[in-house]
Amino acid sequence: MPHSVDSSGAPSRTEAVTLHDVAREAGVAVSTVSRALSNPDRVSSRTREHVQAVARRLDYRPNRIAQALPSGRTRMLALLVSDITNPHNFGLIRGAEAQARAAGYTLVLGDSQGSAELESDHADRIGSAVDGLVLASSRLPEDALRAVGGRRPVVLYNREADGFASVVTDSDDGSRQIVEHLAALGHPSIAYLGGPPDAWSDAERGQALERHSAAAGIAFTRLGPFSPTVDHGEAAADVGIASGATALIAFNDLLAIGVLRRLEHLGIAVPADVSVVGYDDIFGSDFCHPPLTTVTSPSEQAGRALIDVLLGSRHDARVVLPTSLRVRDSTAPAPAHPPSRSHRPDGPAASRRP
Amino acid sequence: MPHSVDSSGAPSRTEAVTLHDVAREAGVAVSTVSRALSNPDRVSSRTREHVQAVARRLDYRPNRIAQALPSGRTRMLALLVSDITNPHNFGLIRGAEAQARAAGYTLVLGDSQGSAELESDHADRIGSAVDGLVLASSRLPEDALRAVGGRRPVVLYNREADGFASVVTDSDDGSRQIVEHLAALGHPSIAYLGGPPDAWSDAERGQALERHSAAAGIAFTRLGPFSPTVDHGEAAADVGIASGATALIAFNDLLAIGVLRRLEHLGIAVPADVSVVGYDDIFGSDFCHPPLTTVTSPSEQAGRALIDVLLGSRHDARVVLPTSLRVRDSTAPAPAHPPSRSHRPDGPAASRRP
DNA sequence: GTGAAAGCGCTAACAA
DNA sequence: TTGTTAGCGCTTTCAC
Repeated sequence: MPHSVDSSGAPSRTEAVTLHDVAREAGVAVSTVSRALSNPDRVSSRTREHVQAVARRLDYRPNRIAQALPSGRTRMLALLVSDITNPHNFGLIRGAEAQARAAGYTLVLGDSQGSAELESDHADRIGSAVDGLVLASSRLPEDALRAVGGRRPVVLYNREADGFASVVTDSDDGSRQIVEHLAALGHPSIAYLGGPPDAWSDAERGQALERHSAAAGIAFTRLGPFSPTVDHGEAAADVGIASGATALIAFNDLLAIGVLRRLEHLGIAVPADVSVVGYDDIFGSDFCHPPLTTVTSPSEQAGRALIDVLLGSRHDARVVLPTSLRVRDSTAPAPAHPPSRSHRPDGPAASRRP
Repeated sequence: MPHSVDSSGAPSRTEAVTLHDVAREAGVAVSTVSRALSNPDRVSSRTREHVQAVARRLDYRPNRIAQALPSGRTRMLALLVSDITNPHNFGLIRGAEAQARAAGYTLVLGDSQGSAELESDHADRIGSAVDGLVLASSRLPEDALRAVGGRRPVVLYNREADGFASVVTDSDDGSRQIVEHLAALGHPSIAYLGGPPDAWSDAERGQALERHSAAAGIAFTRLGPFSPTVDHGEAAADVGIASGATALIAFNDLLAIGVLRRLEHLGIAVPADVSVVGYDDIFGSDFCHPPLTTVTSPSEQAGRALIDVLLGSRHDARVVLPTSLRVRDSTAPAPAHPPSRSHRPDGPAASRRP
């Protein structure tokens, strides 16, 4: 049973100490207190120390809201991710957070759950409370993007749009590495299991894959779209296998892990019967079964770059970060015969957990 | 090459439209505009529609900062997690976000990266910009907790403190289920691989495990502390094996997955040689190798409950959510002989990927 | 170097 | 129903 000091049961909510309180207590004007606290070298050292001592004694904390009104700056930055449950964002968040903190800013996060509507809503609501925002993997149509960009500085991650600064990972090169890897393994055909149609990187990845496949003389099929979650990997796997391709490339690792799970369930061996590749190298890609061959990108570095660009007001910046293929156990030489599903479309061809 | 409408290359940052602009344009007083927009039934329908039309035409967006100053309310809520890279928080975030949105609030997230100092800093900075905050798995000492609680409404998740509302998952019952499961499998001894000493749930879990072990006549050892990350699971595994226990219970799944990885590397079979159990049932626990036996908790429901309590000002609320053991493949009957490391302490006893 | 005073954009009495 | 006005807590000229 909680016990507490007042009848409410909660720590007593005390009235906030304001600049006026400090001023009165210190016997100076509020403007002097303001200066002593924010522009210490514009007051005499005697006054400065006295005021600071009083402020400390009273446990004064500036009201960020009130500070922000006249100055127009909150020293808060927002990072809106399209899906907080995608581990790919971990590095991004950590990198952005570190860089923001280093510059004296507080980073707040928002999750738009894969919905453009939620994203726009969030940007609207949080936008007027921060000094700038980074939109990661934004699904916003260009006009909506322009609407939020018209109010605050904005930087895009893995998305490009006219007039917007952006930081992107090199999808084209990552895709090239996938195709060359598969070509070297003798794969005659690949299928791309596409992601959300409104995701910029889906188009990028699909097009790059198609282009490099053509160059390598590999048959290319684009399937989907599929929601980029583990659960939707099941449907993606089925469609991929039905396509007869010997290698399946998923829009991202979440989808790829779901594909792996479904294939295991169907008794289709990876990589013996079919190879599987993803993008992002997320948490889990190294310990799923089999460990996934995937395209790694420096997401923490991306997070830092995003904040740099945002604070540097380099509104025309376009940073491209290198990617590299991490080969694990989900890719191998092409099978002699393309894989096919068992004749019982909905039942397992092997026990779920062998 | 980005092309844009003005020389800056960015979407032109337009001066924000204020209430005054709308008022002037509509030929009414600012207070009328304010009412027409926020208290629509306190103006005549003619005025309301006229004002709203003008506001829409001018693309007016209220300045949340300015709104917040007189009213003292920002309609924003903060959720501070101790580690955004722990997938256990996914459900929590989604649940809290949904409930906050339903109540007309915007949820902002903060990550304190396992550091009490960062947490306190974040709470301080963001605290004055939100109407309340939930501290998830807070590592803050009680006095620091009381300091932030003295300013804003606060609700705790998986942490309890005098005078604070809290939502916790039933560690005691989850721990009981683990011990009974292991007892049924004939395990004579278990080792708890402890988490951060400043984590409330570490103490809870450890104590519950010890109590239930005693009741079941099982030898109990507490080891650690270990940082709750996959990487630190390696050290934890070594210490766990050295203890001679036949079952290893990790503070959480992150640590457990790291333990699994290390044991595979050492050539110690799970669950044949040793059983492993975690807490949280995170993303990855179902597809790691072997799939992990772990304690599931309703984190999405927890997220919703936290917001309910926060907005309901039920400052004395103490919600306990049920947990249940999800048995997968990392637990089995106790081995005839306790496991031991290979005689080459630092080398693999088997190939890394058999 | 310090103080007085005018806002920042909005809300909420209070008047009319 | 609508307008006038006084702040919310702070920053920032502008005098002194």
